[in-house]
Amino acid sequence: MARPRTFDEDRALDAAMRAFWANGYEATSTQDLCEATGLGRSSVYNTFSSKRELFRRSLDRYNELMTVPQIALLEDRELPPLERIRILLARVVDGEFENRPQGRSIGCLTVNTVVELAGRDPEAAAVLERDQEVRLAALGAAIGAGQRAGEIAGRREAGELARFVNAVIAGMRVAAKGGADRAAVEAIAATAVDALTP
Amino acid sequence: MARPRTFDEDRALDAAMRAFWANGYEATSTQDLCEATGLGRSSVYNTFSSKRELFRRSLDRYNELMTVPQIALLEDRELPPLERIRILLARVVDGEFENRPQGRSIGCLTVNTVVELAGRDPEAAAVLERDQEVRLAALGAAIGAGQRAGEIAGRREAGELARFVNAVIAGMRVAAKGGADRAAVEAIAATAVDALTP
DNA sequence: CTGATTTTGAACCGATCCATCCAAAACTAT
DNA sequence: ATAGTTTTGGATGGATCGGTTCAAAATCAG
Repeated sequence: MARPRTFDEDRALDAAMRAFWANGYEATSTQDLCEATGLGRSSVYNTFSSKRELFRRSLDRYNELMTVPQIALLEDRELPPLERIRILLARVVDGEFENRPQGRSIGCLTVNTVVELAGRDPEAAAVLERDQEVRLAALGAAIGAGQRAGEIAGRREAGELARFVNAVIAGMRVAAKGGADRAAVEAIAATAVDALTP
Repeated sequence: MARPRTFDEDRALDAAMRAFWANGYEATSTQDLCEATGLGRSSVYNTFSSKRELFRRSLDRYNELMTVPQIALLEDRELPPLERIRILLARVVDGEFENRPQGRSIGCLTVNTVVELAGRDPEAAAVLERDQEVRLAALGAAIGAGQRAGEIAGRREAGELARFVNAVIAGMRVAAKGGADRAAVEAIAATAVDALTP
């Protein structure tokens, strides 16, 4: 066979993802990616083809790391549905207030990318839309279950409330990135939970 | 005296603002700015000093165009406070669903900039934070008035509810940019209003 | 009409952008 | 040990980046 790689592709992908996450697509240069991953240019291009492709894989990787556990939580039948959503929101808060390299949240790669690229990169938009549908479906299912259990207000359709919760999560992330402190973001989450209770 | 300009500085600024608004700071090149404004490079730099400075002025201009009318609405004592907020949210929806150059919303320059730059440009972050404080104050005042009138739920402080409404607005904008249709965004707004009613 | 002053367009600047190329190094299967 | 294959680092590519310079054009006061 041939010379084996001296690096781990998954670790490199994680490092690249973190770089895109912190600085966005445009502001992350290929040089930045080399430094973040510790690879040379040749290795980066040999492994990931292009900056765009590496970003696409970073998005997928992020979804795998973030959306999958969120879905698992939302489908956890051992918890009352409203409690699942409360925990989901608490995790979002935690996420925004840990790992703050420059004293500020780096937000959420999905939200960041919707804002930066959805309007002019149809491929990225499609990936994001698919991920969002999955999340909305899980949210809607949990909310529907909560409604049937009488634990969540029934005056609006589950799908609408799912959209609402999803939007509040995005709003919390924007607020945190804008400098809001932890108590302020927690209050947003708590108010959203209020809105779901009958 | 000397040769007068053949262009209107305010119109040029508006055009530049729109370019930044649609594509973000990094993705808007000085060449793009020349084409958007119709000016030559010399005129742009002679008038606005640098891309950064032009962006700063674009941010100010945007706040002037958007925040000022919103504040005026929130302080309109001829309307019941909750109605002011309902109208505010309706205007946000309208804003997201008109002027869609590529069939998608270009969002809100403030939200876009928080996401793109707040983490690594302290000057931009300061401008955004100041604008947000003004908006939160006006929102909080309207909500407080609504609470005293018994028209808005009093189980949370006005300031917290203001943060909540502000976050929902950001979430609506992200949702619209992510491809949500008008009914979906309106449902988010309606649910937020529900959360405010006693 | 002249002189002073500013705008304007085009050429130009070094730096950086993303990406490619190539030869040397490294490793494995034979 | 050798042949075959892949990785790797460094040099290099054209394009574009934000920004400057400069002379020609344009205007107004005198």
